[in-house]
Amino acid sequence: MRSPRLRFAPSPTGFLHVGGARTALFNWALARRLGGTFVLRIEDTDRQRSEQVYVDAILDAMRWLGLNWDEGPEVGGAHGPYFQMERLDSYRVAAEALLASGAAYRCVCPAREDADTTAPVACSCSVEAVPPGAGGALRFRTPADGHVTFRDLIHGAVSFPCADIEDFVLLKADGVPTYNFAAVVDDAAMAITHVVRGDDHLSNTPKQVLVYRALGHDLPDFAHIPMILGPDRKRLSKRHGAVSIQQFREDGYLPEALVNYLARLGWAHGDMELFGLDEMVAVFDLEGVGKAPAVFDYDKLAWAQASWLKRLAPDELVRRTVPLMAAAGLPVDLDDAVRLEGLVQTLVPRSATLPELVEQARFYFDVPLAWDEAAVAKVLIPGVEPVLGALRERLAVLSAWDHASLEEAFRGLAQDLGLKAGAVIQPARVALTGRTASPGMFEVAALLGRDLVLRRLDEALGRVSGAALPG
RNA sequence: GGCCCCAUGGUCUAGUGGUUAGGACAUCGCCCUUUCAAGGCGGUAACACGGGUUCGAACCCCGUUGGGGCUACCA
Repeated sequence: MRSPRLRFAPSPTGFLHVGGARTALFNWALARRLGGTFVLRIEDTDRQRSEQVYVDAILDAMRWLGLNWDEGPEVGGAHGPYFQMERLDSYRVAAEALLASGAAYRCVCPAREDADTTAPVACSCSVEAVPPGAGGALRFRTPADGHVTFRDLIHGAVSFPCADIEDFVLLKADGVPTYNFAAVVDDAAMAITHVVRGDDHLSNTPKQVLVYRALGHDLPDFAHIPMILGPDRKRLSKRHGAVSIQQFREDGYLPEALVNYLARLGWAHGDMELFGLDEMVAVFDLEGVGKAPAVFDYDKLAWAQASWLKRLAPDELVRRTVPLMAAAGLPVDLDDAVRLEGLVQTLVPRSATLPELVEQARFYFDVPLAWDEAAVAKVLIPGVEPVLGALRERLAVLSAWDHASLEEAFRGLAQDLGLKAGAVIQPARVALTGRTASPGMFEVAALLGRDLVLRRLDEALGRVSGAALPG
């Protein structure tokens, strides 16, 4: 039994998108589950569109998601190199073998420009031998009839009539291999045992099976996973919204949330919804993978994000948030971990993303409040001046500055004034946070500290009297 | 057009011949409540259609319809 080896083979023609990320995730998870090896290979044979920046972006996105590879770029391995453009010799050797055995032939027909042609290619080169050295492309000689049948771990037996498979190109005229050829040569050379990839490759597989056979290699197990579609049931693309991992990262999503959501797109394990990478590895299998394409749902992704925000330990959340707060210009006191964890926890249930949490954390720091003028105009009216004034007096002499004492002070004042608690709390909320919506007032006041609370109340009082001035 | 794949609520799905068809997101309502969230509870909502097979079909077979993919010297 060969040891399990799986691979993710992206082409660096763009950023890593959610579809590719999910394919990578499934390959990674299965490799880990089976105790096998996860290989990362860069398929850069499209010289026109491949770019180094994309290679870097893909590696970066993979690492951010937590999908580490055992062999591949930057880590090396016994089956390298892991860039196809550095493996040209191996394709040439394989090509010569196919040419020698008659499984392939040279073709000097002009390359087709469009893909709309309805008729299969009719290449006369296949009958008239092209002299060696004449250049041109190398085509595979597909059997005229019969079927190519192979077993797919997700779809079962799949069969294609050879008559519908054209004599596809193996090597382009410039000597660079095409996808269907390079992938086979590499997967065989890298001893890949399970080829897990998108459904869009199912129709390419018979061609690859033909090449495997012509080369005398054993077939790997194939598993074609369903594609990810947009709400309009068309292939998911930029016009549907954010699709690159990089974009989600910039938008403040947690890698855990993205991975979790992607895992549940096309795969299920009973009724479980929340999975960490380690939890997924423990139970991942191809049997849980469905066959039908899945529509990407941004709402459910948001839910996964919220769930993970709550799932992460407070100190971990602080660790990830502090850099963002510092970048936002907030005076973060790293020594006061208790306070940071406390304020972060009040914000978590009210934030969809990390940047949003940071934005909301602003009032907790000793920086000018971002006043919601509409809130000020509506709540900080002349009538509340005596209320806030009285509140200031009580808080100034409050013996203990904690949640319970503060609650007692607020409620006691309301009662003494014959008001409902909200009549004291709401003005205080606007005074202390600048807005009408915030975490619980007693927690806010406790976290703010007496000094800041009194100063903010003074500032609010100033605003109230200012508003009371005629004109 | 040809070939291939697919088909459970709006969305992601569980289900593998006998279930009141389960869960999650979204949605609606109620509760909680100092605001906003979060949370708790409850509701609406699905087996695409038509034939078979079977004592019995969401599950098996055929067809129809619908959707997706491939059909490049892209991957």
